[in-house]
Amino acid sequence: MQTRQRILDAAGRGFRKGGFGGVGVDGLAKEAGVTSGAFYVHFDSKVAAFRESIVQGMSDVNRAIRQFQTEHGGAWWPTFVRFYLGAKRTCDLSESCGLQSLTPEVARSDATSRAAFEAELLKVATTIAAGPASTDAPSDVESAWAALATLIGAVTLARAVNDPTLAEQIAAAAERALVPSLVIKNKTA
Amino acid sequence: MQTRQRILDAAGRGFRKGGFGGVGVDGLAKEAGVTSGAFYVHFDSKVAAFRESIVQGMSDVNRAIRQFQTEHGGAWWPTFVRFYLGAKRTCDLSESCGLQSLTPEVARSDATSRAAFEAELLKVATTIAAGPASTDAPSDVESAWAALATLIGAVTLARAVNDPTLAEQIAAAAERALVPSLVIKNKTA
DNA sequence: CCATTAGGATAACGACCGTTATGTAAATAT
DNA sequence: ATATTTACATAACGGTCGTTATCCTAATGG
Repeated sequence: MQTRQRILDAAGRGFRKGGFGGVGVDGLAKEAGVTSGAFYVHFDSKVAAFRESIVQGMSDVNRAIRQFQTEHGGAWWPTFVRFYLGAKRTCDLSESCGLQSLTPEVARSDATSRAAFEAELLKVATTIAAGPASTDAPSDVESAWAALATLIGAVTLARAVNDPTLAEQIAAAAERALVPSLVIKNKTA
Repeated sequence: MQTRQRILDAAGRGFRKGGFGGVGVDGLAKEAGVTSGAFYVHFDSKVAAFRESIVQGMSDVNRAIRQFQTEHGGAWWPTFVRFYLGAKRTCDLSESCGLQSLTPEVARSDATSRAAFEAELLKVATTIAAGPASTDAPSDVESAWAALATLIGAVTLARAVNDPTLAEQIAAAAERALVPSLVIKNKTA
């Protein structure tokens, strides 16, 4: 029963790194330490595994955000933004945030996958909006959408450029836009 | 000599719609009305065509922005944002903005492709920052990065959800974040 | 008028694609 | 103890992958 989870984890990493078309069933199975025969014991097709990877990746995002909210309380938003635009931006693409690296693949996918993605995405936006009061944190779903867009757009841009310095400038610009209080602090200091 | 351009156009559409791994050389050639033999007359490899598609797509973005700046002057930014989050968000993925649909593929690609992308991306940010004064328009490269991130992130999210109403909510949230004057106007009205 | 070249079609290469069928060994159920 | 099911591996299916080699045709240059 843990074989299925190993395959799902391998699928999450593979789809993040190569996109849906950039990795095959054999490759995913090999990454999980099994063969393609075992893959089809647990998943009906490649797209079925892709859909499950989406749900898994998005619920991971949801869980991570909730953890920031409970661990950092009133400072959860600046802390989360800094983490997302820092460590989570520079880590290996296969371990990157599913909301950032899988969403473009969902846009290319079928309606069923998009529906599964949409349900999980709504939870993320709700979690952000319903989080504890925090400096500059989005307090409604509307502003959560804008903040999410800036977050994943910035990481995508930063990951696509070659110069690490430029990547950090992009991340810093997004951070100042998402946590304007930081800018004021720096100005008055 | 126009065959090469037809292949390049087909490559731009194919990579936008399917990603780098989602379309083959034969598919691109067929879309251009030729065979794979003709493809390799004009391009050394599939990745070479991908790199040229990136440059082409990004310079198209640059040209479009400059056109908005000269045609709409002091209103270029709200007009551009509305267009980008409206018509350019709902059009077919194969005709979508390269900055939105190709950037994630660049993040998965090699250093050479990222370098080519980076050079064109810098031009776009510079063009935005150096544009004519316009309501809420980014006036420096720093704020241009944040605005670009919000734009492409919002379109990516909106394209990945199934419900058109939700997609429009995401786009509207991004528009209000990028053109805050619109919100004030609606509030006072 | 002939030689050279360029653009493109056709066909083939081994490799991999997603998927299915079959084999098999262990676990479970009867 | 035997029958059934489960979880894999193995192998094969037709098809497509990116790329190269070969051939043909049309234009160009002498």
